[in-house]
Formats: sequence, C-alpha cells, structure tokens
Amino acid sequence: MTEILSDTHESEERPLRRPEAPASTTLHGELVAALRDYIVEGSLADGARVPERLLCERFGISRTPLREALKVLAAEGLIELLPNRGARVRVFSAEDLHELFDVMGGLEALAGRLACERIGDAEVAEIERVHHEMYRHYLRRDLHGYFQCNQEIHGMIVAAAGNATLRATYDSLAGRIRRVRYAANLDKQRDRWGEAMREHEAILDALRRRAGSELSDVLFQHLRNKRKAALRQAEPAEIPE
Amino acid sequence: MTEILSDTHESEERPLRRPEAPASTTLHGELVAALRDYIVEGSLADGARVPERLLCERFGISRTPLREALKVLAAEGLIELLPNRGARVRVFSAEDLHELFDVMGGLEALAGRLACERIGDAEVAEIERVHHEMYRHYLRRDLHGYFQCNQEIHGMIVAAAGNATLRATYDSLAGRIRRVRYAANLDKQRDRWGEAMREHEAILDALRRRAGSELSDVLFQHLRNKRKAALRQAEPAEIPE
DNA sequence: AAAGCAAAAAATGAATGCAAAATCTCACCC
DNA sequence: GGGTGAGATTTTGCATTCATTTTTTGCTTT
Repeated sequence: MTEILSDTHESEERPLRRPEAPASTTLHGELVAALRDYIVEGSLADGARVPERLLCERFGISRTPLREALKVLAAEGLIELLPNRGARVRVFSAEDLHELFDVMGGLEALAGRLACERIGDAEVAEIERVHHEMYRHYLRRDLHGYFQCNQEIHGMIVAAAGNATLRATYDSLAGRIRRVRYAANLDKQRDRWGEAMREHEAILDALRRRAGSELSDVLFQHLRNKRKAALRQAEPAEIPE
Repeated sequence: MTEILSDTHESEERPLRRPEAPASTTLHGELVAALRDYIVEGSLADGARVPERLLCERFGISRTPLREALKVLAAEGLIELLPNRGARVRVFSAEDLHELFDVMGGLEALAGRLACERIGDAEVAEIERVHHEMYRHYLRRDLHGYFQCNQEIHGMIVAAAGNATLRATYDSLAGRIRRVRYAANLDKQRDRWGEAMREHEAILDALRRRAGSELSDVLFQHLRNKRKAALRQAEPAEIPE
C-alpha cells in the first residue's frame, strides 16, 4: 500500500465535529454529498468505472463507507452497479433525458399548482423581482445571468409549493440532469430565448392570478419546449470539459 | 467453503459471456428488496428501531450488506438513520402523508397527460374493462375487489405513460404510503365511494377524448379527495395487524 | 429512598482481512 | 502471425475486527 499523507499528529483534534450541526455529522452522509458533487460535476467521464480504491484515497476513508455511499447514489440513479463488475457513471440516453424532462415538467406543474394555493403576495413579488432581473439579462443578451435567474425562479416556485417531499424528489431528479445541463443549455438555445421569455411571462401571469391548473399547464409546456431545445443539440454533441 | 468443481481440463465449456439472465447475483439487491418488503408489510412497528443483529440472523448475512441495504432504504425514505443511534422505521406524520398524497397526485396527473399522448385504443379499452369490473364491485359493495381494480387502473395509467423514470419515482413514493394504505382506506371510505366512482368516470371520459390537460386536473383532484378521505380517519387510528 | 454518577454492556461506524470473481498478461499452439 | 487459455494481478463482495458512542445497570451520596 502506498503511504497516504495523513496528518494525525494531534490526536486530540476534533475530527470534523461541528458543535452547531450535530445531525449532519454523519461521515457517511457528508461522503454521499461529496461523492454526488464529485460525480455530478463531471469529474468522472460518462460510463467510466468508479474507482473504489482511488476514491478511498481521494477522500481518505476506507472502502466500507464508500461502498455504502455508492449504493445510495445508485439508488438515486446517478451510477449503475453491475454485479461483480463495479460501479459505473450512469450514461443517460436520449430516451432517459426525454423521460427525465417530462417528469421534471410534471413536478414543476405540480409545484405551480400547489404554489397557487398558498403563495402570498410578497412571495409573488419576490419572484417578479427575479423575473425582471432575468428580463434585463435577456435584453443584455447575458445568457449566463439569464440562466441563473431562470433556475432561481423555477426553484422559487418549487419552494413556494411548501412541500418537502416534492422538493426532495425534484432535487433528486435535478441532480441527474445537472451533468447534462452544464453542457446542453448554454449554446444553441438563443433562438428559443424569446419564446422562453414569453412563456415566463405567462407563468408569472398565471401565478399572479393564482390560476393553479393553468399554471400547471404552462409550466409543463415550458419544460417540454425546454426539452426540445436541450435535446436537439445534446444528442450529437459530447460533453466538453 | 463448499467444494467447487474446477476440473475444466477437457470439457471446454463456454464461459457464458452474457446470457442476459444472471442479474440476480446481487445478494445485496435481493436483500434490499427483502428488507423493503419486511418493513413495508409492517413487520416492524412505527418508529421502532431496526435491529441490525436480529435482521442479520434473520437473513443469514453479516452486518456489512445489511447496513448497505439500510442506507438505500433510508435514501428511499422508508427508514431514518440517526447518527450513532441506529435506524428507525420512519414515522409519517399527517403532514408527511399530506405531502406524499400531493406528490402522488402530481405524478398521476403527469401520467394521465403523457398517457393521452401515446395511448392506443386497445389500451383504453383494457382500462375500460377494468373500470367496468370495478363498477361491478361497486354495485356489489365489494370494497376489496373495488380497491384492487382501483389500484390496477391507476397503475395502468402510469404504465400507459410509457415513462420508466416516472414509473420508478411513482413506485418509490407508493412504497411509503403502502404501510398506511393498508389500514387507512378500507373502512370509513364508504361515504366517499360514490364520489370516487363518479371521478373515475370523468377520468375515463377524459382519457377517451385524449384530453391530457383535463385528465391531469381530474386525476390531481381525485387524489386530493382520496387524501381527504384517507387522512380524515388515518390520523387517530392505529395500524391494526 | 430518590437522584446522580460511574462503569459495564451493547450497539454503531468504520477499517481490515479474506475468498471468489473478473480482468489482465503472456507464453503456447495452430 | 493470430487466436487461446492458464496463471497472475486486480477488484469486488462479504465477514470479521476494532474503536467510539450510546445505553443500561448498579452503586454512591444527600
């Protein structure tokens, strides 16, 4: 075994212990989060083997907690576990992404419906504020800023639904496409930009009127169009690093 | 260990590349399924500790794969993992169930919408068949038969959506309420029965017309009413075994 | 006698060890 | 020269072991 640089000189040091957050002090839990980020952010190639030993050294832990984390990530759908053949970064086919976008659309449609039932004027105003900020980015052709506001608005709608189960489900699925989203959305979508902006107007309009069912429809269609734009060019292209 | 026949001197057996069959070699995977059933079917009380050692003996395995399975089940939301305090069967509060029903409603709404896009007449006819069977159960006041048909119809709609990601998400969440559903739905819901039957008529009607958006609304409302009926009496009652 | 504290016992979390399977290497045979 | 197969190496899956942490139990003190 190669020597690992382990600075365990001061044996009485608190190991990652935070007096503020005793619930999240699960080494395993943090490991899952760390690994998830590691994979989502593309540190491993599509379909690549997940090297247990390497990651053990990378994170300074033994195989047991790592394998537990891999099981969880497999349950989340980020990796695949092949019997006796190790873990691989899951490759999302065009069909997978197709499905994923639809489910995200369904969840956002639900979020919009629920949000209309309980959202207050202040929250609507807050979303409007971000919407207008997004519009300014649109006018300036600042795609990055636009996209960030866009994400924020959708996140705010999900948050306004006030449903933690929905939030968790949404986040879990969002994690799967984040890998793709990095590369997919920032280039060729300029022609759809105006259309998306109009759709966002409709979203806000339905939200203002608390028209839940209508907002549900608009959001689902919005995601559909987003999917069309995203998958049109995600298919042939490879993810650049 | 047991003796293995390793006399491959002359019999040139093909190494059986990938006959597509032996995917069940995952002891761990089967363990997850077994444990999930074990918990879902109520073999452990609400909020009870999940006794590691006992289950190890129960399934004849060591703690390592069991703990991996527990991590997965925790990710699925069936149990809770408290740091240094073991696993507990997750207790679903009224609020949790409230949320869960809404998300299920959103997913069914999505399923209905997608189903309308791709379902064929034959499949609609098949759903109609089960619907009429359900109606016969309704006329006979056969609550059990009715409920089974009911479940089947909802399952068929999800299947007709043709979206594996949706199916997996739906099943995962359904697993959480199955524990509750066992006890919650079979008794006091008789007063809602007629209403539910009418809603199912509307569901089928919208499906026949392939009115996706409308079916989406009807399904969500249907789940909402189901929730109201289920939670009205699930709150005070305890789960009988 | 009840409350509090300390030590034992049990359980949890992680590391290591070990057998089986898969992968790789390379000499061998056609 | 190319395919083949036996052995070596790596990797995977699970069991066992070890160090903490929690919980229980019994004893002491007021």
